[in-house]
Amino acid sequence: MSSEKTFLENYNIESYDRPSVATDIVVFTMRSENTESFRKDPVSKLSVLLIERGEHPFKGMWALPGGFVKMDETVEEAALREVIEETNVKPTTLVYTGVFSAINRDPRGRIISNAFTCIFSQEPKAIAGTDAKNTKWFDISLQEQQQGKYILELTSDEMKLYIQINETKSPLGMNQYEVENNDVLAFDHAKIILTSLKALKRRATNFELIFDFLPFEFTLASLQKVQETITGISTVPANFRRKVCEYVEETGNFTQGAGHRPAMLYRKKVSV
Amino acid sequence: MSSEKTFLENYNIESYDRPSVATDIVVFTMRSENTESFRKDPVSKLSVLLIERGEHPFKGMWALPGGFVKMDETVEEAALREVIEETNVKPTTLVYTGVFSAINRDPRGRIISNAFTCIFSQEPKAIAGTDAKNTKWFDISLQEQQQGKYILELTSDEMKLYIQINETKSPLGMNQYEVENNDVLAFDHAKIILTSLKALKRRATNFELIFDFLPFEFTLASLQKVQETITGISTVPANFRRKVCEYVEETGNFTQGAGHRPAMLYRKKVSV
DNA sequence: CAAATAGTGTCTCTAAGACAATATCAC
DNA sequence: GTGATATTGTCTTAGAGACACTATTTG
Repeated sequence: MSSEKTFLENYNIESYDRPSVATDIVVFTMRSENTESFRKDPVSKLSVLLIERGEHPFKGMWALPGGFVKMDETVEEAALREVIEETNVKPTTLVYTGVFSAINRDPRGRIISNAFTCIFSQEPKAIAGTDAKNTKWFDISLQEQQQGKYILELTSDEMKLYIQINETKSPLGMNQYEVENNDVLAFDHAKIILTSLKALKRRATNFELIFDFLPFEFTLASLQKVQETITGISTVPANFRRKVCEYVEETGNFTQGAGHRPAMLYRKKVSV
Repeated sequence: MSSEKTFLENYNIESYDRPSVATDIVVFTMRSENTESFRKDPVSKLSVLLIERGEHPFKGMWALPGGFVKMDETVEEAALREVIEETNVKPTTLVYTGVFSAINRDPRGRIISNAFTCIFSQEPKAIAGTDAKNTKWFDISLQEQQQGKYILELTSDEMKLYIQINETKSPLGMNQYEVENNDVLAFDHAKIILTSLKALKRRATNFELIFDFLPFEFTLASLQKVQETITGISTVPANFRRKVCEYVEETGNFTQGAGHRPAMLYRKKVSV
């Protein structure tokens, strides 16, 4: 009967064939466009950060930021490191999205990806890490044509990508996605983006994550706009205020110089 | 400029140091105890399947079923395979739970676990795969003493395990768990069970996953009992019926021989 | 009949949606 | 003043909780 110590001394994990572990990150922010009138509030859009791949595989195609998990970091740490490498800015929020492990998802070999979603409270100037790479923000919109038939639309200043994705349920009840035109984004990144966006919409409806798109102090109108932009459902300001008041508290500060009545600035309540 | 084909021919994924990938599965079922009176409906409890480890590390301690992900299977397939190996029964449902990748979570080396939750509609006779292993169902209960302070209680016919777990939020908003007494369950399995159970409670409240604990046809009373047992919140039957009717449809069949008025059998509606 | 669960009706209270009305600032 | 957003009030309706009452079966 050997001891645990002896067992571990003789255990060689290298002797087993095993997959590699990577992480991919869906980075969201709100981008606003100034409007014609100085009085009008800017229109904002939900945007996602993509990278034009400078290396094989999928060289020249658009992909999510990401990379391999190193031996001395958790997958969360790897995700955070990759985001900071790409944007040079530390994000507000990092939430877990899911695991993607289809056998042939990566032509380099067996690579399992744990995906994260990351939110920036203000658009960071995305900077390409290596010179061959190009990074760009794409406005994102999702339509469900019929039950389980999704159209993902990614729009930058230079191009517009359409991706059609079908959702089915496995016999054991798990959601499965199939990308109709999988030559638009690299790897299975369309599936990852859809998974992330669906989770974001669900949580935004529930007053989660919407605060992370805004600075520490914000107006209720801007918070409402974030929720409406993400969920695609608009409400009357009076009703939004009634519902949101349990999640926020007044700061006593006000906005200035907006060309209309100043608005109270609020912050997120620490404990709901 | 090399082609993608050439790149892939020269790419050797083996040449990088990398973690191993495992999966652990939280297997739930409802176990019912017969009551004194023939008329009374049985009392049911939420139970989780644990395995007494027959090998190092953590030999002799209780752990979740699980194992390494093989090169030719997805993590979902690995989880399903492990569950079937342990129980000899195919489960009703498999849902994803999360990734656990702390550097030192496994003394054998760097092992990342993707955890799943699995539901059986009726208690399978859990059978130990290898002779040295012992498997057992534990009734599970969770109490939140204060904000973020949890007591997990696992009760079998022979023993009772108490585990105290504290929940904190990381600066980027992710939940982190710390197990106060981590000598009760192997690895970080207490964290995995807590994560799984919290997700189950949340989803059961929302009329998700509760159907998977029952046979294809079921009474509304049994469905209500499942929801109440999981969430710990009881409701009046009349109100439960009003809410649940959008998720179920009548079969036209009835229960028999229960010592009281027969109940209509329902099934889950395919599209909600 | 007694014990137990099945199922229906309805009262109250709260929350959500719609919308009107007033407030305040920059030009 | 005009144009814009901020903020409050209130009417109506839908849903949740509580509870009473009736229905049906088996020993």
